[in-house]
Amino acid sequence: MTAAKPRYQELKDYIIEKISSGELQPSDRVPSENELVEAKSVSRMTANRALRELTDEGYVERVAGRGTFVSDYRSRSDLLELKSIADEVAARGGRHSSRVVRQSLQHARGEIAKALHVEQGSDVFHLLLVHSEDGAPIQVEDRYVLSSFAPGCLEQDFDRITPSAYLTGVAPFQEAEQVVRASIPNSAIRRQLEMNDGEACLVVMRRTWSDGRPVTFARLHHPGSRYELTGYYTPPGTSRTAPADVVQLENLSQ
Amino acid sequence: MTAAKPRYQELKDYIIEKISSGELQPSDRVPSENELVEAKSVSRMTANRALRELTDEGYVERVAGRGTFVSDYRSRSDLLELKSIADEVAARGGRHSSRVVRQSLQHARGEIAKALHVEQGSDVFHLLLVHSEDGAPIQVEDRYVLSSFAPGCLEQDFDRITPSAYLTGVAPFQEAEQVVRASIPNSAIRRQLEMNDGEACLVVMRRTWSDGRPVTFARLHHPGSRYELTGYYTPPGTSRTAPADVVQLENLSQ
DNA sequence: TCATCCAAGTTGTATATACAGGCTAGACCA
DNA sequence: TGGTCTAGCCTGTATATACAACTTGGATGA
Repeated sequence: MTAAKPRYQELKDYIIEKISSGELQPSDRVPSENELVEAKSVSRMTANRALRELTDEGYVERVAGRGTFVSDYRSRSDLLELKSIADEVAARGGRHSSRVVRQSLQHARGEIAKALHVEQGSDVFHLLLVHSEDGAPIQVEDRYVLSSFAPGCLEQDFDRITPSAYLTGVAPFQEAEQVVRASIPNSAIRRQLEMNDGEACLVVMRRTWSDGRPVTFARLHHPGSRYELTGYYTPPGTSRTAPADVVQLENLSQ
Repeated sequence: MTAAKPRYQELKDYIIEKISSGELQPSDRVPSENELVEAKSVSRMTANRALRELTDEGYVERVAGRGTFVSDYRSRSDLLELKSIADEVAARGGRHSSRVVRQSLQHARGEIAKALHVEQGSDVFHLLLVHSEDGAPIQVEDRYVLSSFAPGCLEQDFDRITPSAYLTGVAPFQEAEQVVRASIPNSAIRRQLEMNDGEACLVVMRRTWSDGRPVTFARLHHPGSRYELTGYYTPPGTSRTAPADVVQLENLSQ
């Protein structure tokens, strides 16, 4: 059952566990190679490989002569990173707030049941929230959650913690699909987002997997005039250095 | 000047060169670790590291007992991969066609000059194309190209080869920024895309860098009802196995 | 002829060792 | 006091060696 893990992988898991449990905070010092050699009875090359791969994967940063340190989560991947809307707003220096419109148990209808791989009519949690930045609504989050995945979903205070943050806490997600499209939203969403007539809406549909099954599905509606998705891409094998001067492309939209 | 490269990096460059020059085609066999040991006078561990990193970066695939093989480019990254619209259409089994609306040299106005890092009024190429899938317009490509980057831009027949494919041939791009937003397009674009009133438009603004400078900037307009961007995400350190059953999320849009 | 087995080549991992170079705290000296 | 220097720790790389597991083709035998 338990596939024999390579020792470098055990070491990686050991460090990742310390990071994701919060025992090691960003910029904290990670055990050095030699410390791992003593503590875990491995050779230095094995410890080196573990730490080197964690570096490639963005978990830690290494400085020759000083040591290895937990990297700041925010600096990881800017590309389609599935960060919560709250972090996104905070990163811009804005003030995030959210309002819960609906938080209920309901029967999964056709499309939702299909997306979550449950029988028609099964119980799923339904969350509907409006997120705002400095008071202006910026996202309507229409989310369905597998009830068996997060049984405490109805008791959560989602004014305080975003569903995304809560769900990530229940279990780390492993895979996500995302579809982005533009549409003209219906009047309910239009009203929630305080949108003008003739304004378009950027819709992100996101389904998240954990432990091999889909656990949550969300439609995220954003007002076209106040929201955009940014991405940054480098082909495999090239350095990840961002261009020194990144012009704000937003100014270029017509 | 020439920073002393690590030997594993020299090996990687050596293999990458063989791949990008076409000497090694997808699914071709790459020299084994032991062959590299002999040919390049390195230790097997060094050859192993080079090939292992090329695996992580998607260049090659390795099978214990068989060997190392150049991986098929198309299987690399499905996430925000900057594939050309023609490939995208072809992958769906559709028939791609395009019509050149404008192909001219013109003076860079404010925003364009800023995006391409050139003086106001400098000459840049301007391309305007309409791409169609099975006869239905699916993208308006409004592109500006640094004239010094691709001097032959006006002579190209862009009905035959897409600007994206042509430019990639001139020099491989190295970095790209991309901003996605929803908007209601102006009437000209509306007409080109044969869009209904009240239909939204997904706009991708993409700036591509080569050799440290921006070389082309494009606005790609897509009709909201006929186009979507898909993405797939796995956090660092987890396997890249796609969920076995990927429901078409498109059906879920409202 | 057909099935089986095995040797050789390949990748995957692990270890011990070595040297180079970066960084820092504390010793040392003027 | 203030500057300099160095010992010690750290990462980065490179090598030689070893064993395990997988794959394939050819030898072997029924």
